[in-house]
Amino acid sequence: MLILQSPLTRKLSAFVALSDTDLETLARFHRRRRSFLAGHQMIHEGHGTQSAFILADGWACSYKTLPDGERQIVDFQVPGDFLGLRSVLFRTTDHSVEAVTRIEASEVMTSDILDGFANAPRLATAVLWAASRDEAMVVEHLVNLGRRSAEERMAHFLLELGARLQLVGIGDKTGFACPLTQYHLADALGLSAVHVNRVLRHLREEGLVTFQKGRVSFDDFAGLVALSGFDTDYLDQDGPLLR
Amino acid sequence: MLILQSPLTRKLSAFVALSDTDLETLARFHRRRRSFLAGHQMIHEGHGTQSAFILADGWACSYKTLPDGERQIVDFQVPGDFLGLRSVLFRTTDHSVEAVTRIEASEVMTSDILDGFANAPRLATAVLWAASRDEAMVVEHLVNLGRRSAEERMAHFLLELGARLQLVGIGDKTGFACPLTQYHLADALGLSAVHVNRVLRHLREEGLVTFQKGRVSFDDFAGLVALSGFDTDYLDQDGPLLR
DNA sequence: AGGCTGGACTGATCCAGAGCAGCATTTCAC
DNA sequence: GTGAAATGCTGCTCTGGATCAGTCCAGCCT
Repeated sequence: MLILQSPLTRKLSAFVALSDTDLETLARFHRRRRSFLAGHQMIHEGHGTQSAFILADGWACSYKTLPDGERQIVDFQVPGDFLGLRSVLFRTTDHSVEAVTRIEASEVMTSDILDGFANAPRLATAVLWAASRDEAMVVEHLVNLGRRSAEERMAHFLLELGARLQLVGIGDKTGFACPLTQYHLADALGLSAVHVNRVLRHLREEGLVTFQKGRVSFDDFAGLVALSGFDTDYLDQDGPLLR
Repeated sequence: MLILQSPLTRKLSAFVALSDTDLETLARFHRRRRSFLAGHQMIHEGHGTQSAFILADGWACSYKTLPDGERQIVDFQVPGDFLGLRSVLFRTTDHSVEAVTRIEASEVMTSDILDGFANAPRLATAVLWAASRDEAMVVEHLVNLGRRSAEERMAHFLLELGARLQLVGIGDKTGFACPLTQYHLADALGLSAVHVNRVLRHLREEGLVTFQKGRVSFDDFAGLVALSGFDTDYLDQDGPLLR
């Protein structure tokens, strides 16, 4: 065992059996450790970057800003997730990333990634798989915004977060610690903060979920799944076919 | 000149200078020509597939279906676009694809793609670039649903379609031929068909766009851009950095 | 020619969710 | 410890867009 298992290693290992070479290469991605204060804007929309980050601890969110100042959060990143992987391969980013809490992350340079992929092809497919999973999540968020009511949206969102966190060993069936404010939820779900509050209260009163004091508790997991039509298929896709 | 320039070639060439080898490999992708009737479901959510398609003529749409039967259209595909590229690399698809009109397409097998990428690396990056652009469009649709009003959404959507079609030589600044029904628009924009109709009428009365008889005419292009906050950045990103 | 179908269009009604304004509580800076 | 921000919570009003329940028109088929 080279290093203490990182959340990313844990996540990838759940889907692809990584060889020792893969694990060593992955460990090399974790050399430059950096930390950021809560609220720090890590990636700027429209700017070019030469590095991506692997989130080790803390939460971030990626979002786009509209001319009128409003923002739409596209996704949250939790430990084990990549930040700005796509912006490394392309010259400019189409979205920004901001630290929600204080963050510990590993900075990975473009060259590290390309070299790493060259000598650890299995790792490359694993990372591609993770990227594809992120994309599937964005599509699911699109469906969420387009076709579900505020309560269904919220339920679906919390269940998805729960499933993602469980994979990296944070939280379990009963719930998880969650540093998001109701403003974050509003920006992600396309609702007003006031309405988020009401929806949360209603779900709590119905005995479905409780989101208070930085903790989400699933009071009636099956009920939530039924309400939101949550289906983990898009999260649990089989690993890549690519040899 | 090997073959008549396909829409895909045209699109990729606008961003990456393709070599003769690239062009030959690309031409080999076009060997199996197939056609489908309007309304045919080409890719089924949850099923595995061993082939993708390159759209040569006609329109398609990719969508997800909810338990209650409603659907959310994620994106439309126009000539030059790939269908199901991701489902080739991964075992199952998370969405379905349906032909909107009668379609002419080239079927590409997984092996063709992988072999092709191996001996034409520049082509590989070009295709990756196209895939990344598709992803950026999905993100933009997310913002559209989450933060824009019905009219802004419609304006933004029509402008995006116009820009995409222009790139493959269909339509120009003044407008384009569009086979979509108002039901398609409703399913894509998260609105009811009735409301789509009202929004279109209003935009027409304001002298902004006219969508009638299968044709979209931009009556006041600048006005539409201003209304929707349309910014082509996410469509015009520079080509890939990957060598 | 008559009947049928699919899409465009309209008006009336209803409700989910926005916006605003105000208050309570916690957290933090100094 | 005290004032100032954040953050959470609530009641009220108002509106954007959904839903229902149709009409109208242009191809189709037979």
